[in-house]
Formats: sequence, structure tokens, C-alpha cells
Amino acid sequence: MPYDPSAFPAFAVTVDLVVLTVRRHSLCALAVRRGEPPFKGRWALPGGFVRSDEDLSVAAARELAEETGLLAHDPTLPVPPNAAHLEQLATYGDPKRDPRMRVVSVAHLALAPDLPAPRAGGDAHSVRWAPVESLLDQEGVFGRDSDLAAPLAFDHARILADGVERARSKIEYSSLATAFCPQEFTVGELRRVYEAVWGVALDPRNFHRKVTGTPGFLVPTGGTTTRQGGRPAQLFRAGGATLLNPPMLRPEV
Amino acid sequence: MPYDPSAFPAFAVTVDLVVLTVRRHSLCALAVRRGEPPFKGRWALPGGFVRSDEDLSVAAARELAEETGLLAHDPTLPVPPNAAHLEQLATYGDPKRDPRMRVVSVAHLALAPDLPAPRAGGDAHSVRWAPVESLLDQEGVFGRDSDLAAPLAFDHARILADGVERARSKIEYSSLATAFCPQEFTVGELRRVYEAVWGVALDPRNFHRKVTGTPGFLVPTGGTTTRQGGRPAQLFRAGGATLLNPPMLRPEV
DNA sequence: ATCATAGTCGTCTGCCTGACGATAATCAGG
DNA sequence: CCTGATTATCGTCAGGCAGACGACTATGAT
Repeated sequence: MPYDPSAFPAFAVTVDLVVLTVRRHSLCALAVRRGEPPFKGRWALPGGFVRSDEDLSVAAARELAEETGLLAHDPTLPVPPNAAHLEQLATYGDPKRDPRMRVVSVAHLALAPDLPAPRAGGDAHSVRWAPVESLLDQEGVFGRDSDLAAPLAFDHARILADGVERARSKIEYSSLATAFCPQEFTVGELRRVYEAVWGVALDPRNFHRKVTGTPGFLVPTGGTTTRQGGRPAQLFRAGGATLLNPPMLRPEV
Repeated sequence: MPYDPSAFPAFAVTVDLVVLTVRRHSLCALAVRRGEPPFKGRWALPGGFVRSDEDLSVAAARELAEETGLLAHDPTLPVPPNAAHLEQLATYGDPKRDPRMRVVSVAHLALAPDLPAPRAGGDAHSVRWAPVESLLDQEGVFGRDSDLAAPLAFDHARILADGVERARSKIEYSSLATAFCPQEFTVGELRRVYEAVWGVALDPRNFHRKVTGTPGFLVPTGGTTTRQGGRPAQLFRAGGATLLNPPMLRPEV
């Protein structure tokens, strides 16, 4: 049977990115300001059309590189210096999610260490890191950041919320939190990642016992650092283990 | 800026379903035999095109109902008698996954109690439950079931494997295993679900202690049954709790 | 020198789990 | 009726792990 294009509806397919990082003790997401209608002037998640010869993960990695300069991390290769964790999040296809046409968006979640500065595709004003609470707070916050108070464009608030929840739950049972850290980091820095992502305070002594006692989670590099002040801390790299068993559960409420 | 259809590539969007159930102590998936090329005569996952006015979850629920007569379970409504759990799994968009054209498939995972018999959309011969191992076993098993030995069409083996892994991990930390049970069930029946999904044997005493001791997991209905033989067992319904904390971890190895 | 800060090591207690003994309530068959 | 097979359910015990928290260590700031 020959291929009949009229036998099915045509869709546009995009990738949208939830890019998360931890800056100044808070979980931040990358947001871009829309320069075109609809939602012109509003903040949105970075993203773009999937090209006709691209796999979805390739499109997501391309968008990530365009927006941040980060490379997606292929687990089969050694970790390049500018690597981010990238995984598919979920797909959103409400017929009315884009008023122009029928768009299905395959959202991806990227986790990155704190970056020097967002590098826009030519227009640095249109890209910024923003704390996820301010992006998700639909009520709006009046004051200096009132330009951020408007809800995100399209269904991006929902997508961001899903991405944040995925990150929050995934660091419980995997070593993914190290994706927020530079290649070498201390136990305290890793703990502050958990604290920022979960929004809770953790006991430094129990946390230290847990992460150093889990085989394959952390590998000491031999060096120490004092960049946080106080007693110098051992430096570690992420070990090969990806699954934490038993998991490190979020404290309840 | 007006909408310009030539500014982006057009995709076909489908939903594919991984429908799992437990029959005769083994985890089974719904498979349909393809009647058209490509992969004519091979087994595949049920699925179809998303209509132009349909959300993805609606399309998945429609396909599920067409193939099985099951209703997707809307968590905000009381559970109808023929309800199945339905959730989005992942999206597959390799440019070469369908030789005819560019198709992006949003796979969904459905979990259902053991059903009387698959009800095909007019052709009962083309749909069947098959143990997931036989569908995933690429080497093929010679013998009576050799028609099942050929690998699934398209990338459906990958999708099925992802769905099975999702189900296996999700019953660890949620009450989702009850989706495989009828409305009323015994602790032993629930244990046999875990054993079938994980492919391991569990200690009946420890399992009983765990599930009856987790608040909100099981609600006794007062009745008892003896349909398994042996001492009569209490009947339960699924409680309101959806998250198991602490989780019930798979035995290692 | 003193203090503040952060890191690291220990201890104790309670909870949960895995291993497994024991008892209870049914059915099949002699 | 009695016996054994089968399944359900309750209990016990030891080990592991997590939360709470004391104590000590090594730095920088004043």
C-alpha cells in the first residue's frame, strides 16, 4: 500500500528543555524571553523544531548546545568538561497548547553545573537563569523581578513543574545529583545541591556518612579544597554507580 | 508573523501501547499481528494515529478501549469496573523507525487485571496476550510458538522493554501493583503479581507484614475467599495511598 | 589568641527487613 | 474421621540503616 499523506493529520514536533542548575543555594531553570507572538515578551522554556533527519535526543542536544554551550553527556564516552545530563522527560500534545497550530512537544530534562553565564544565541538579554519558584509562582511577585512574575508561555509551567519533580525524585535513588556539581566537588557541595533541589536542610554528618558509605558513588581524588571556608574538605569525583541502593529518601515534610 | 507551514517539517504522531497483565503467574503483554506492510505478519504493539483534535492521553485511552474494552482510569473519578491504569511512557522518534515516513510515537503504559479474552477490533485472531520474555527474546524460541519468535515490528521490542522496566520499578515505590488485581483481591494474589512482574519468589510472611503494615495501601473489605485453596484469605481493596514509603525493594540478583 | 565556619568521626536508639519457626483454616483422599 | 497438602497469618530474632546529636579537627577572619 503506498504512503498516503492525507491518511493522517500532520503535526509539528518540537523539543522543549527544562535546564536546571543550582546557583546561590537555589534551584534555577533556564528561561528565554519570547520575541515573537504568541506570548511575545513572556518567558518560556528554550526549545525548537525537530528537524526532519534528527532523532529527538539529537534535537534536544542541539538546542541545549545552542542555548548554553553544554554538550549532552553520552554515557558511553568519557565525560567531557562541559557535559550535562540530558534525558527525555515527557511529551505534551494538548490540541490547544499552541494557538497557531498542532504542536507536539517532547520535553527533555537537562541538569548542569553552575555555569559562568547564559550565552544567548546572539541576544544575551533574552536568556536567564531564574529560581524555579519564581517561574512557577503563578500569583506573581511584585517588585524588581516583576517581569518574571507573569506565568510562563504555553504550558511551560506544567512542563517545568514536571521536570523539577523528576529531578527531585531522581536524586533520591540515583547519583544524578553529581550532574549539578563540577567534575571535582566536596561532600558539602553535594549536600548543598540536595538541599537546594529539595528545599530542605540535611544533617551534614548523616549525609556525609551516607554518601561516603555508598560504594561507587564517590571516588576521592586525593585533593582538598577550602573554597567554602572552614576546614579543608576532600575532593571527589562521581563514581561509576548510577543507582543508589538503598536510596536516600527525602525527609517528609 | 503569519503561520507558515513550510517553516517546519511535518510529522505523523502515533500512540503505541504497552498493555501488561499477569496471567498464569507470568507477565504478559498485548500484541497484535500486523496485516499490512511493513512488517506484515509480524507481531507489534497496538497503536494508531493521533487524531487532529485529540490530546495524547485521549488517543491512548481510545486505542486501549478499541483493543481491549478497558477504560482508562481517571484518578478523579470512582474506579469503574473495567478500569486500567494508563500513563505516558516515553516518546520514540528515530527518523528511520518507520520506513514509510517520519513517525513520532508516544508510547503509553497500561496495566490491567487478567481479562477474560482479548477482544480484537473485528479480527480475534490478530490479537493475543504473550509472555513478555517470549516477545523480547530476540533469539527466538523454536517449537509451537515459533510464530512468536520473530522480533516485534519497528522498535517495539525496545518500547516493550522500557514499559516492562517502568512497571517493574514503579511497583517498588507505589501501590501500582494493585492495578493488576481485580477490585477485590487477597494478599497472596497481590504477592503473586509482584512475583510475576519481578520474576522472583518473595517470602509470604514478610510480604504480608509489609503490605498490611503500610497505612493506606490495603483496605479490608471484610470478606474472605478460598479460591486459591488452603486457608481462606482476607479480601482487600486498594487503599488511597499511591506512594509506598518506605518502598518495597526488589531483591537483588 | 579567639572565634566562626565547615568538615569528619562516633555513638545511641529505633525502625525496618530478611530469615525462618509456629499456628490456623481450608480441601482432597483414604 | 483422620492425614497430609496447601495457603494464610502471627511471632521472633538478628543485622542494617537512618535520625539525632556529641565531639573533635582544620582552616580563615579579627
